Amino acid sequence: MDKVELHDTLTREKRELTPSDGKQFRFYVCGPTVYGPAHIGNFRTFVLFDVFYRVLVAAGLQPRFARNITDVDDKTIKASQEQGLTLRAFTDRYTEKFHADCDTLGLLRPDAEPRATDHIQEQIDLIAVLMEKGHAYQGADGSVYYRVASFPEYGKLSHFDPAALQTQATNSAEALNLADEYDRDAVADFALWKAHKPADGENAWDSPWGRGRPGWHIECSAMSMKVLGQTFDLHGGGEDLCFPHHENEIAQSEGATGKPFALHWMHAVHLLVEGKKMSKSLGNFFTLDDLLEKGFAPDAIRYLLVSGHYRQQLNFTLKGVEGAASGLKKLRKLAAHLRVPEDADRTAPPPGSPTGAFASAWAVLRDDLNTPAAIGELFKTGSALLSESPREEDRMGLHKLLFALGIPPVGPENTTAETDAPEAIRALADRRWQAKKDRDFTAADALRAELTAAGWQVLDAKDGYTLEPLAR
RNA sequence: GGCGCGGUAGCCAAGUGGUAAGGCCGGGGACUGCAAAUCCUCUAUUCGGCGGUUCGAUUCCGCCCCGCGCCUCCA
Repeated sequence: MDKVELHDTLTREKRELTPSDGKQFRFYVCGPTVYGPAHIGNFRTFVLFDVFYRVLVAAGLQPRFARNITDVDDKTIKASQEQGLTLRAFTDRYTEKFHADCDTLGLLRPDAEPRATDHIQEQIDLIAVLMEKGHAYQGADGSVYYRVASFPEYGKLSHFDPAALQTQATNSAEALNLADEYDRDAVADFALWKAHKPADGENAWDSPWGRGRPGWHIECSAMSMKVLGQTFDLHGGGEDLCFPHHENEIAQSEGATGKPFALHWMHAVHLLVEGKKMSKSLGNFFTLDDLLEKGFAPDAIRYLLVSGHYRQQLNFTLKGVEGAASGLKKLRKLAAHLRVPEDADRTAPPPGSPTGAFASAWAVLRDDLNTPAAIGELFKTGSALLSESPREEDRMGLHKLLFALGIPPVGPENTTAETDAPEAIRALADRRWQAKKDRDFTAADALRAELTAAGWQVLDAKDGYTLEPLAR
């Protein structure tokens, strides 16, 4: 078992990861809310946790990985109604889309993928325990709320002072004005069970507190504990989830069980697109399909997402994806030279296998998941190996790294789309080929210029040529 | 205001108290009639600014400037 260290949001220290049950390393990642196709920012998070999972596998920590699907909330309900679909039919559609996108980006499937609406009873049971223990109460509106004041450790993850949170909230003019209308005892209290509203339509379930639906945070507490146990090794998600979502999960779970919930917390920092926070109005809001339509290869997109450290903002740019494709090509040459198996990105070499010249890359990857440093090491050691005859230990080492990063050692055979050139272009190209065969290079060059002007590039081979549309 | 992160070559991005990884782009060269591809090679006396600690700081401390995140349901 190789040592893996990771920064912990809770303690703000780097800590070694070990399975607390001595067998499997159990971890949970907050998955997508399936109300539409996920965007590239979502995928940064999911790709990073995929790499994390892979590193654990390759290190021999035998991970058990759970990632949920959130299929009930304001957005899913609203969008399903707008499309005239049941919540289930609607969320099924985008769950499938999410799976397809994950496959495209080479993500390994989690060991468990619980859905919120499949675990309503577990959530109700958990809320009932919180009611019994005095951590929850039913408000005047019929909704059930968590009493934050009942959990003294509230704020320990995000390092917020609960008192300050209260003060702050009540200090805002809006909160003051509305204070009397609150159904909660304190503004920091959050909903565990939401009483049915007309806007929810059919999307309601029976509970001891009347019809309604679960609050957002409770699903992750209920499902993670069901799938992984009351105490498990690590919980992760995007940085935005640290507060309040994860803080609330801790309050709910530890309030109910009296035991530690997740032992280690990991948060992935959001990316920037073209230097700005993604937003539809800025036109830098990309789904995976948007990028594929622009002609970018999925593995280049993945490579770029992995080329930044997970605790560092990453600036995702279109130019960057192009550059990523160039870098990938080099790595693949190295993989071919070392005869790494073609499925190296999908099949892990045995844990403990030799890493040879790639030991340093493997080491930095296990040191707080330093993917950019690992890629750097890959190139550094790799270029030296290119001129030597391949060694088995290096082959194993590169295999391990490519698996951990999820980089396929072989690219798609036809990276450039098979675009058929129009007849007129073909004719021009044929004339140029003839001119070239006649060694009339002046005419050949003139024809090449014409083709270039028309947006086509001629690539010569020994006994023929191919036409490619010029890049964007 | 509270908590936190960052400012390293044209771009992306590691890193260390001991004198700046790597990738992309670009330049030069080889090869090719040209182009593409490929190969070789070059590109930060310097790490936002100013002080301090130190034999020595990009790395530690202080202040300042700039950018960013979270502060109630956005990965």
